[in-house]
Amino acid sequence: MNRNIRITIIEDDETIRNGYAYLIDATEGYDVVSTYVSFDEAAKKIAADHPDVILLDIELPGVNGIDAIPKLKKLLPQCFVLILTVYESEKLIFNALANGASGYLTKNTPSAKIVESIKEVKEGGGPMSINIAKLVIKSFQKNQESPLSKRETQILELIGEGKSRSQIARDLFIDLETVRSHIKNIYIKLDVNSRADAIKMAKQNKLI
Amino acid sequence: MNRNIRITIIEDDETIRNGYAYLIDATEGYDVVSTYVSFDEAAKKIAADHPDVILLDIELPGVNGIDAIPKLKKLLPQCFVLILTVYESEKLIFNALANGASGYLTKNTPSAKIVESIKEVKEGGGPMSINIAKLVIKSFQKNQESPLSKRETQILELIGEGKSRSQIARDLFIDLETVRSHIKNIYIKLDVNSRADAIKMAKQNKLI
DNA sequence: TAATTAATCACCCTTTTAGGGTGATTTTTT
DNA sequence: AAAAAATCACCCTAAAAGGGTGATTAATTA
Repeated sequence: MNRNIRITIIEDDETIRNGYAYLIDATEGYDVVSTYVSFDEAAKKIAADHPDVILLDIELPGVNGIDAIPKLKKLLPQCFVLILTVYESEKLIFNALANGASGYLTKNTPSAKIVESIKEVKEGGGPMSINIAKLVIKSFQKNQESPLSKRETQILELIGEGKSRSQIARDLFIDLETVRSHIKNIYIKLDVNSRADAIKMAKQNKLI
Repeated sequence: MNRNIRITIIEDDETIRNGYAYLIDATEGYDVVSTYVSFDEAAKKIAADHPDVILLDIELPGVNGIDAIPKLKKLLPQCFVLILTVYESEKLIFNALANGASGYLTKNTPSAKIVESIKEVKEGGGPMSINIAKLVIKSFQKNQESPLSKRETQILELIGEGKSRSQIARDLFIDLETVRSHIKNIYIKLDVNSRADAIKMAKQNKLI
């Protein structure tokens, strides 16, 4: 039989912390095994709590939530970290995920949804608030009205992979001079004059 | 007052197509305005349907769903495309999103959830099945046990941006020779001997 | 504390690459 | 028919890349 899901909450606001703790602990199948007000507090004892899921706030005193993630994952490699915050900035989201967070919920999420997300993350899912999902999806979407032609985009992608002109020529079965010609046109269209600037421009405008 | 959400379904399997059409159309606030068996079929008439949301299958006869997305967006720039498919391959998901899809659901999604997702996408959300969300989140996560040091990772990132040794040296306020030294160590650790191979390795192993 | 790793810099060397200029030809697409 | 895209050619110079073989000084970890 499945044992209860063990949860630790790291959140500095007492009201929110106790509110979530009460709500989640009251739910069948969920145990809130510990709560902490900061990462520094948590670091000392959390390993002994062996939680399955950590609910982590971002705006914490001392070490912030984002930086806490890799440290927590080091202490508890099997544990899932679920971010629960008011922030919806793209940078924070991507940094949190890059650092090993398994999900990202905003605090306006209904508590039933939070409880559900804890289970999802435990079962290997990746819960996100819909507004977060929107940002994530947007980050994948390329600019549909690129000034570059197909071939130019293709070549710019290869430049983004660090390939030289001659490598690109070999990859595309075209002449080195043709590649040069395309790159020149790319530079004119993007108004740049180096690979680095072209890549920067391309990423800014989501051309690649 | 809000008018009903207009939906078009493009799906080649008759049973599935009619099933979804019936289910969604029966829901208060949702109108299925048209259904098509392929993009080629749809292309002729879909503009006149002016749907708000298109439910799109990937495995279609003729033009596949992925390639159909940009064409549909061109015909109906304001319209949202929601992918509904059995495929869960990373490549397909990312290509679909890159091509302009606003959400990605797998066909095992309960119909109530599909109906809800249509509304979400209409309201600017980004619905995803939880298994899809997991893949998407995983794609953001970096390898926590990189063989590279912090500085090496930092330099590899700049190489990934197409920067030259001297540019990197300027960016980091260190000597050109120090950059060289780091790059040499990166090459040794990754067992490569060119920028392109280093970037490839780094991306494969999610080091950057 | 001793040993290892990380980060810094130096100078040897050759080949490749990048970027600018200025063309042309042939497909495609509009 | 005109415009855009894709192809190739040859001029040029400076910069960059990659390999080798060192050393010194922090940090960090065993």
